[in-house]
Amino acid sequence: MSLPVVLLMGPTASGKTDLAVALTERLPMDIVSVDSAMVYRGMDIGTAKPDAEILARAPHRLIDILDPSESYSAAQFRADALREIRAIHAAGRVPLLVGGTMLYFRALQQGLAELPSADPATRARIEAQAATRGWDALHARLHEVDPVAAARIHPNDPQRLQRALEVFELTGVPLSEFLARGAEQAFPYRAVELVVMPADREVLRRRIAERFQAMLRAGFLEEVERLYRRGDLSPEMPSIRCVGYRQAWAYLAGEFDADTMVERAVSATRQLAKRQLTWLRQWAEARRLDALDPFLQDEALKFLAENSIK
RNA sequence: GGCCAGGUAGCUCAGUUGGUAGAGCAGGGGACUGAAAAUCCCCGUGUCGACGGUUCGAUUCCGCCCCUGGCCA
Repeated sequence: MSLPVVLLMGPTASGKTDLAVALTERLPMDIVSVDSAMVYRGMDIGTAKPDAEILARAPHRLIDILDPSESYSAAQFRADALREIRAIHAAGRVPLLVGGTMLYFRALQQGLAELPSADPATRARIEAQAATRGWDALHARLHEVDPVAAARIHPNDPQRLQRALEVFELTGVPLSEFLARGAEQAFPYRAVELVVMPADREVLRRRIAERFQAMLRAGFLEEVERLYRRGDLSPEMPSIRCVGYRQAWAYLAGEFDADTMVERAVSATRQLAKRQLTWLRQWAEARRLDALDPFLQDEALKFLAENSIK
């Protein structure tokens, strides 16, 4: 029987962190964060990162590992997470992976093709071409070198278009060819999957709005202002594109007023939750728990016990 | 009280020289392989403020009323 890894997934504002912390207090588990925003240092309030007191009680691995000027990736996450999982198992404990970045969960469980990593110079060159000739022309070019990828990637999707062209330019091999070879590495563990979310979507929407107000009271704008004042960060970076930070950044840049900022930040968060819910439907076999269930912890513990984690 | 401008989708508005209307945003569904809290695709029936009139037909023209701004008293 392979070693267990517990996966705790859920949309933003569903109460994943609280549940995870509570579970580590009752079981020999260590938390690994699965969150593309919490990796950034200095981005605490807006990412709903647990505070210092909670982190002291329940350490989270893979948070605060990058400066906001850096970027992360699904592949990097997979490597980091596998390393942390091994370390936790070696200590005789059970890894508890908690988060809402669904691509990371999937990359971890299903593996990734052996693609080249991002290359800033190539990306810059492709972007320059797009600026002069337009993305349509680049889509046409992709169609020549990789018709399979071109058929799948919409001409209006610059991010994926750029990536597909980048892979080809770097290797001379079409992206679709790499993908067809498949992901060789399997997930050598027994996945115990849990999904937490409010059963009622409206509840989630309300929690998102309330939580953003709480973030503002906790000094979210001051946090973004500190990043803004550094001078070396820009709205194109993955860190500043994060929900809430992007809108607060635009507000600080004078693009719209405070009310508009709040409204847009809340909407962006709801849209994020919607996309997360779309992903979550793929984990049909995962055990679903209602975030509002007063016996949530007991339900989770019971489920884990059923899977011989106690 | 008078004059002017408006009252059209949850919001902001466009439009119909009379044949019952469409954008953006919001919202919903979906996709997703090194940026993923990203990026992208699909989805628009609503007493066109109310009531009358003219008309084969009115959201559109006319009358009257109501409401909201602004200006003048």
